[in-house]
Order: sequence, then C-alpha cells, then structure tokens
Amino acid sequence: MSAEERRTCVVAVAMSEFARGGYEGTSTESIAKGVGVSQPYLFRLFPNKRAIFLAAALRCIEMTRDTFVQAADGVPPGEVYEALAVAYMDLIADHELLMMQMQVQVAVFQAKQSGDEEFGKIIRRGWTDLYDTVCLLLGGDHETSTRFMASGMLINTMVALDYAPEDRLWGCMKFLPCGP
Amino acid sequence: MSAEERRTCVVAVAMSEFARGGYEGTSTESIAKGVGVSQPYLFRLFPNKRAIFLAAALRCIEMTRDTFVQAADGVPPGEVYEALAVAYMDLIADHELLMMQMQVQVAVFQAKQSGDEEFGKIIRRGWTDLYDTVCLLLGGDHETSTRFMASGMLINTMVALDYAPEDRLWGCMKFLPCGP
DNA sequence: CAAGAAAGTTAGTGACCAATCACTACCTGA
DNA sequence: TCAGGTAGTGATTGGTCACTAACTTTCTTG
Repeated sequence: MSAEERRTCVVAVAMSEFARGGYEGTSTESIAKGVGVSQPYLFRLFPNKRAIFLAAALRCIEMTRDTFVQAADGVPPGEVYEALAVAYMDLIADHELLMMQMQVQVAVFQAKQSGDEEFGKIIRRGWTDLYDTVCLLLGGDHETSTRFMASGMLINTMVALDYAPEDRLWGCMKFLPCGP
Repeated sequence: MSAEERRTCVVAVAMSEFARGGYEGTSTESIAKGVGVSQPYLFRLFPNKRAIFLAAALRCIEMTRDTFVQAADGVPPGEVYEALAVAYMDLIADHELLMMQMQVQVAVFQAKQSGDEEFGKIIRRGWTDLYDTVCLLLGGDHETSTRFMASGMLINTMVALDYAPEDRLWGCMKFLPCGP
C-alpha cells in the first residue's frame, strides 16, 4: 500500500479513536493497531501525534460539509432546511463524527493555551467555510442558517450527554423551528 | 485547614485545571500544586482522580444554575430572558467555566464508552435540573427556554473555537432572538 | 538482474503519571 | 501527660506513552 493510501487509512482510524478518547486519551499505539501497522511507522507518515489529530479534525469538518452539499443536491429551495436537518441527524447517528467535532472544539482551546495559535486558525477556517456552505444552501439567509447551527449544537450536547431518545428534554427540541 | 475546606479548595483548583487540560490532560500533580498540598494527599481527600473530576463537574453546573437564579431575582418577567443572557455572557467571560462545561460533555461520552453509566446519569440529572430552572425563570415557556439553551450552545462553540469578537460570524448571532 | 527507493518492523529511551505506603507533626480531650 | 485522631509529606512503583534509531523486506525500473 502506498504511503498516501496508508495516510488516508490512518486518518479514518484516528477520527474514530480520537472521537472515543480525545487527544490526550488516545495513544498512537491504539491508532496503529486499528490501521494494522506498527506504532513507530505512524511517525514516518506523520511528523507527530498532533499532525494526525489535525488531519482527522479537518477530515471531520470536510465530511460534514460534503454531507450538507450532497443532501441539498436537487432539492427544491423550500425543502433544503429539512433535508439538511435529516442529513445531519443521519451523519451523527453513530456518534463518532459528532464526538470528534466536540473533541476538536476543546482541542482548539487547549492548543491556544499552550501557545499554538495555528491549529485554531486552521479549524476556524474550516468552520467558517462550513457555515458559508450551509448559508449558501439555505439561500443566503443568515437568520435561518444561524438558527440551524444553534439547533445542531444543542443536539450535539444532548447526544454527548447521552440523553435517552424518550427523555422529555428531547421533546423540547420540537419547538425549534425546522423550517425558515 | 479542615479536610472539608481542603476539598472545597481542591474542587476550585480542579475546575480550572480540568477546564484547561481536560481529564486525561490534567495531572493530579498540577492540581496538588495549585492547591498547595502534596500530590498523595489528594488521594486522602478523594478516592481517585475521577472523583475529583466529578466533584468539579457538579460544581460547574451548580455555579451556572446559581448564576441564573440570582440574575433573575427581582427582575420583571418581561426582562428575564435578557437578564439570563447577560448573566451567562458574564459567567463565561473568562472561558474557564465554559471549557469545563465542554470537557464534562466529552467526559460523559468517554465514561459511557468505558462502561461507566453512573457518571452520565449524575451529570444528566444536573443538566435537567439546570434546564428546569431556566424554564421556570422564563415563565415555563419551553420554546423560549430551548431556544435560550441552543443559543448558549452555539456561543459555547464559537468561544471554544476562539473566534475573534469582530469576526463576521459573531454578527450572525444578533439574528437569534434575545427575547421571547 | 542489479540497485535503490519506498514500505514497514523490532528494540529501546526518557519522561510522566495515578496510586500506595510508611512515615511525621500537630491537636484535643480524659 | 499520653493516647488517638487528623492533616500532611517523601519515596516509590508499575505502567504508559511519544518518539527515535537502526534494521529488513518488497517493489520498481533502467
């Protein structure tokens, strides 16, 4: 397998592992085991652990964006919000991508605390791009777009906290407007 | 100093340290140093590291709830939403409590993955209580309450990602209704 | 087929970390 | 005054982790 293919494979496994354990809570050993290579070989493919995390973080944002773009493809304007909402729910159904998103959020803060401004800058670029994509798909309406993002963040929290689907707090979500 | 006073002190320091580094990224040594006691003594005050984190997490939720209750005290019904919003912004101004909140969210998921259901149960109880408190203060209106929480979660994300105050994405936040 | 590059491994290092143990210093009440 | 409880420490330990060095294997190509 070529180094480039291996790298792609590492990123996929890393996303899943980092989502589960966070940056500090995930060992490079566990990633290597998941990929099926020796742990030192990871450091041939990436300069250090942080670079693996960054690659996984970017892939996570990219996947979310792609999902939205595909979900809105060929959908009449009036039904795009609903389509995006459904697509997002599908995307985070297995909690992996969602948790990686949250891990990235805390990692940006931690990176900044330890003097690394670059990481945050790169992630913010990805997020702004994600917002712009959503906004474009929703016809450029910032109010609807922002409300969509806010609802998504609340859903993230409830999923992370593992509220049961039948919990009454989920019932409150129906009050959030699902269309513009 | 009595053990109980020490424990309170440990929780305060732990909140700050865990907010900065997360659960795995914070050593008991650094907490002990912050408190001004030896590291082994922490394990006299708490059974293990996880118990320290749990205590800090609960204190974090409690502080948020208390802030809301105090902010709404004596405020006419029509102005409570605004008062809560301002109080929350003040509360998270230094990012410490906010980051602890997010660390708790990812920690619940991680705890569950490693078979600890109890941690999540306790945290959810705190969160449900927090929501109920907000809902009560907002006159029992679930739509407004849920929208308030959703806005808070989006603000959390933007603060964690360290978006500059003048970033255009903050401008979008003004579209979120700040009153019922 | 020779030779070099690319893919991949084994062995190892220094640093760190949660938790334990055995100990000291101080206070309090009979 | 002395016995027992409480606050607190130094030393240590078994284990983990990111990362490196040096080596082997496999593929490609002139």
